[in-house]
Amino acid sequence: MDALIGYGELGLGSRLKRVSEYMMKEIQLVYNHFNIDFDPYLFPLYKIISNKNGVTNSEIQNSLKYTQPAITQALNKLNKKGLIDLESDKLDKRKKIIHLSTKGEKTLTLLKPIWNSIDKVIKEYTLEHSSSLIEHLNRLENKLNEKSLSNIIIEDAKTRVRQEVDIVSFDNDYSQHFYDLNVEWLKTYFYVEPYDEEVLSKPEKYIINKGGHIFFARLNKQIVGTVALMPIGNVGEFELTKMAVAPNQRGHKIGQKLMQYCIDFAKKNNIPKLIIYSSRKLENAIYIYRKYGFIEIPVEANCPYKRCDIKMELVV
Amino acid sequence: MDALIGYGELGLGSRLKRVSEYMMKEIQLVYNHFNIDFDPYLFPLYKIISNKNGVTNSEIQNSLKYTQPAITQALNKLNKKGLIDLESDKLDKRKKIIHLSTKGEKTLTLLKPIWNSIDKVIKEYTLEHSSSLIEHLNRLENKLNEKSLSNIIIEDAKTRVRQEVDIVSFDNDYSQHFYDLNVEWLKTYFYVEPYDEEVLSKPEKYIINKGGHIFFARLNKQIVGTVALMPIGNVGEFELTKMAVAPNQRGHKIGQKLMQYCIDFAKKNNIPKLIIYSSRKLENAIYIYRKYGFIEIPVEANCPYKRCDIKMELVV
DNA sequence: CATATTTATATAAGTACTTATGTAAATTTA
DNA sequence: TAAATTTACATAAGTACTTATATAAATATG
Repeated sequence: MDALIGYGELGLGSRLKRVSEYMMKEIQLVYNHFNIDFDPYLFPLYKIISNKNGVTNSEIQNSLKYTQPAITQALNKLNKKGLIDLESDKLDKRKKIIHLSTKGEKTLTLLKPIWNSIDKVIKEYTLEHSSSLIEHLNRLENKLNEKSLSNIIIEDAKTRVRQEVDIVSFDNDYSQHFYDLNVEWLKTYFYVEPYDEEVLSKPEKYIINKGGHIFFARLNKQIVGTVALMPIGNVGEFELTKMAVAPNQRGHKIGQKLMQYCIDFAKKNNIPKLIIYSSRKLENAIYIYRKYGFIEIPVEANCPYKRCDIKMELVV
Repeated sequence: MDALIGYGELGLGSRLKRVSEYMMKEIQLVYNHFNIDFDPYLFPLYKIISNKNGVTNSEIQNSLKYTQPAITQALNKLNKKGLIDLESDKLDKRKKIIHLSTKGEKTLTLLKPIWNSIDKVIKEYTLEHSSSLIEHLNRLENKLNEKSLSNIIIEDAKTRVRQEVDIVSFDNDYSQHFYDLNVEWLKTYFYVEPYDEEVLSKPEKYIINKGGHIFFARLNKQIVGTVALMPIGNVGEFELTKMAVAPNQRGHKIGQKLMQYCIDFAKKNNIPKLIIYSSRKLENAIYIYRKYGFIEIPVEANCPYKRCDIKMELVV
């Protein structure tokens, strides 16, 4: 059936190519899954740029042993994606010095945990004794056929990110993130009402100063999610609201981590009841709320949000 | 220096690609060296076509697991090179049945010993114990850096071909080969004189029937070289002439094998002296003649060939 | 110091694939 | 048995490289 395997060492070149292409394609799926605009073939280049502080085309050439046009073209790609900045050398005007851009640094923090997962998973697949290269490739291809590399890497990356996420309290430095994360979310699922705009742009005034709390999920110093607890009508009760997770970090259960943090916070601070106003449209979210013990209760007539058609509570 | 090696399992995809590309390029050099119009990437396809008797595009797809356009394009390439014949299926007019052409079969006999050498050499490089795929690749790349794969394969293929070549006597079936091999050679180095044309097209009349001998070097049933012994003036003496080797088999020392055969033949048949008329232009040939014991003697005024400017003899 | 050579990067075109789509023949289904 | 679907192959365009060549700046050479 699989002719290449039958050709043994003679077909080694084609074999290596096939395995390589399979791996590259699977890793592309991983990047796609986490909404990271990156290509596997750019990895060696990107790693060099991020390791050294300012590097030139020809230095990369020497490290990677690709041809010069290959490097130039890959750099063009990175530039198009906005991941690098090119600045021409003051002393030698032929040279262009390459740095990661701000976006590039940001992307790097997204890539790092994924790279760790790739390394770990591929080690699991390939750290094995064998008596010839072909034998090794046979075993590897068998394993790859059993279960897709991408799914396993994705699973690993998710738990890795989950572990690396920590929760921090409100700080004025983070207020822009609070706005951005929530507005992004609102724009995707509903639209931004004038009242949202007002509250989100002045969280200190509308939430903190009224006795509320805002928490942020942080991954490698990057803010990737947020949630707020706002005191409401009945004394002691809080509304759990303004929860949002960055699009390229969804799927890492960061929302659930924020939720758990709020519940723990409520227990510690003797908050008797948490309330959530939501929309039935958000099935996945409702599912999570129930999972954490929230139960549905009737929505009052004068619900604070137009988009709200469900109210839930958790007796802490 | 070599960044990819430093990345370990994380750079495995790029690593595999690099090794694959290196091997393909080296194997291309081997084909080029033997003047075989063939590309390494065509190997899996070609092997399938030559193994099965009549195969279709989609059957190849299933065996190789490339995409259909990849197969179609590779088949077009083989067709352009004249290595395959396409014939449309009588029962299912959508199908095209693929066979090796006559030229394709001929090329296959040239390829087979090379494939054997590739298999052997790559086995030598890769049949080795190691505890991970990366370790295998590190060792392989170290070895590849030490000495080029292509040269080793070429050396192995040469001795392989030499061993597989046998010498056979004249047969009328081979007279066309006698003509083709010699004319090709003459056209390359000199030009075909009318007398050459006459003798080469009627070897039986001009050589065999005059008490001469013609020998052929045969590789896998394919005639790849020839030489003649013609009786000349002094009784018992023979001229060693009409030696030619197929262009894509040069470098295998087939000429030397023919030479040795002639000398052995002379000894066995009590031929006292062999004469060679040649041209100083053919330095390599002269070198070989000396190596086999021929010594230079004065050229007579009425030399039989215009191109002749050196005469050599071997006292058997 | 002008000229030749080398170095750093860019551009162009070719290659061996890919994905997306087209077309014609065969097969299934209504 | 006509219409819909599937199969077999072809064509087009894109991609990540390659080789070949161009261009401009820096350096070596006479």
